[in-house]
Amino acid sequence: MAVTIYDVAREANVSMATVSRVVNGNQNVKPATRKKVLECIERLGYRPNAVARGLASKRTTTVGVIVPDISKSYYAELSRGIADVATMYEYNIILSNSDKRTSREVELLEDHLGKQVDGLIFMSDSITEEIRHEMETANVPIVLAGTLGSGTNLPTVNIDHEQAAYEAVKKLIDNGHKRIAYVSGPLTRDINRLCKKVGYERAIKEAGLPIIEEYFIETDNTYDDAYEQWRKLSTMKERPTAIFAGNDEIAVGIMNGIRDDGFTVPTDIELICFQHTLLSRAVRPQLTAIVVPLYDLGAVSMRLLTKLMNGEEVEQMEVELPYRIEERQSTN
Amino acid sequence: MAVTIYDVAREANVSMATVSRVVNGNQNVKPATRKKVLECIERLGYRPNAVARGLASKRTTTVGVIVPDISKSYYAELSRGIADVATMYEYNIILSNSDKRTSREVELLEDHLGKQVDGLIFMSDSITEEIRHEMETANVPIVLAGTLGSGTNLPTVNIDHEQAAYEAVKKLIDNGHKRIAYVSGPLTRDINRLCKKVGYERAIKEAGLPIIEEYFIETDNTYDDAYEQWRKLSTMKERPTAIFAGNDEIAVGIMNGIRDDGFTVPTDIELICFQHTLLSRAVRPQLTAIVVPLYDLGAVSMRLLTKLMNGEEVEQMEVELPYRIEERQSTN
DNA sequence: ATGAAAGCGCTAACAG
DNA sequence: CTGTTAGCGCTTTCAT
Repeated sequence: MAVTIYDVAREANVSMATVSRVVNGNQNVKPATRKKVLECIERLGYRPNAVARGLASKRTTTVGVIVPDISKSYYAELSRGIADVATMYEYNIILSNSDKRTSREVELLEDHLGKQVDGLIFMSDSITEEIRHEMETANVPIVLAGTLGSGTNLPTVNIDHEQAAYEAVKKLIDNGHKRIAYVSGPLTRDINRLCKKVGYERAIKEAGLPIIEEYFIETDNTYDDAYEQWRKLSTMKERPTAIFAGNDEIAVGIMNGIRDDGFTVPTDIELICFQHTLLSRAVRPQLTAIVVPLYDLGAVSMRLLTKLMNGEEVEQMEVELPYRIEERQSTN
Repeated sequence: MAVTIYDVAREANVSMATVSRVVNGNQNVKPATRKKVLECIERLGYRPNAVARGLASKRTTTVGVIVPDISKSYYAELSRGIADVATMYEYNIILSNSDKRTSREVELLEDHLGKQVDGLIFMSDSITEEIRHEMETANVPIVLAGTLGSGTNLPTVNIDHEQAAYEAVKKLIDNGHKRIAYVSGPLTRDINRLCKKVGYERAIKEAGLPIIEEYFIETDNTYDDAYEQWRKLSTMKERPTAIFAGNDEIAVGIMNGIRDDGFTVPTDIELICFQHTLLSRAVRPQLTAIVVPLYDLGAVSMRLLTKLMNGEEVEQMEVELPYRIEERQSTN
């Protein structure tokens, strides 16, 4: 049996209340008493039981993080931001992978809530009706990190993907391109359908260029699929001269396809993408990219959550972080 | 106030013991009663409080995972393996980053233990005396994942890095190379000092070649540093003709250095490395690499932990997973 | 098959 | 400044 607060109290000849006070840093303890108690704690190797504490205080100092897939560098980076701020505010994190399956997301929400997390950070492609409903039953704050709230009025931290996509494509247009393809991730994802694609089309239209259906390519977001999909573009009579890619993994797949066909980037084809990983900088030529502040997205989300958990007034429930476009070697 | 087991009991006209039984799937409940209880649970929206349950049962169905840095794809991949098996056995995961700082590791161990995790998976560079001591105070099983036990007799899941390094270098030797450099991560890490370097030297010696001090380059394990360090190699009169890199991020840094200097891989210089990320396959030429089964390392660790937590007899406390060398384009 | 009752280890009034 | 006393919500004997 582990040593309990009661053992310490007995050993130190004080009540458990006093022990509790010194453990919790309550000032109402005579220094001498504190010292005595601390000694006993040390001697007995007492380690407060957070579960009992959680039950008694109704705070677990634990927050849930539901993420599509932690093995994806995008979410891993974001999670690190969350974790660092969590540590700063003395919260632990329960981390679960949803694979973006709604049924799993619901399960996890239920699960985390059952574990009495003090708050929750949620990441996904989109908030389905079911999820939204589930979230309403929660009695703790939930913030969406890098995730579209779409209609929910949930607190959110994100960047303006639509505008970022617009600017990226605009840049290609300014470089004189007329035939610009967009190689996207799955359109089932709100972020691709509602943001990146819309930004792309806005830039194209604004420049008075036609929206060409064939210039839109959907991939499953993997390097390998992107590499394959390049075929579609390469065999067109009116081959695009510039490509906007949904992320750098796609961009690298495309770029390798381009080069394996004997073309050169950026001479023959210019390339720009969203940067989610080291890939953008590690490949040659390095990719001109929209740098997404993943770590900050996580950190700010967690910071927002701490405020919400503390019942602090929060002015901005929808935080929009800045991004920047870093010009490298895949554009002129 | 949330609805409790007592509310359900009252509503269903049974005792809380009975409600507890149906919630926990105990068979000693008349089907009719079970049905009635289930209805009330549904109607009231009852959600069992895992904290109270944990306190009463002394099992939290939560395991701790202490990882150096989740944003590193190496650990992210491993963690995903852990998480999937954890889900399978209905455990949640508390995930914390240690940045490999011993003081932080001790803190986290203490912290997780306080949260009453049922078990712990630990990853780091090496187990210091302090950590080992801390681990001894734990009353739950701890397994080391992808981490050298070095003398502790803790359960461990890993690959034979020494042998893998040996085979990689051997391959270079078989390809006729006499001047083979080893570009390593920090030697402060057991895995580099005690495994990879030793394997490298074993292969060199076995081939009757001299161990040349200059051919050993230490980096901080980042792409950027590796890129810089290439200078040291490039300016040597007896420039190496083959390089063994501690991981693919290093390898890519080196490779880009090589190419920016106008040399060609593998024609001028052959390259082989440990594969930790997608990088190996995404760069051109693709890197010949020792494929480390990161996901499996995590999955098997967690599986082992479940056995330990169940008090099952475990025959092998030190599991060694197979690896393979995948020949790609950076070697002939 | 079901209920009563005693904790699990701690916090949080409330007294003094 | 310190002690007493209720719980927190659930599991778990032990009876019945």
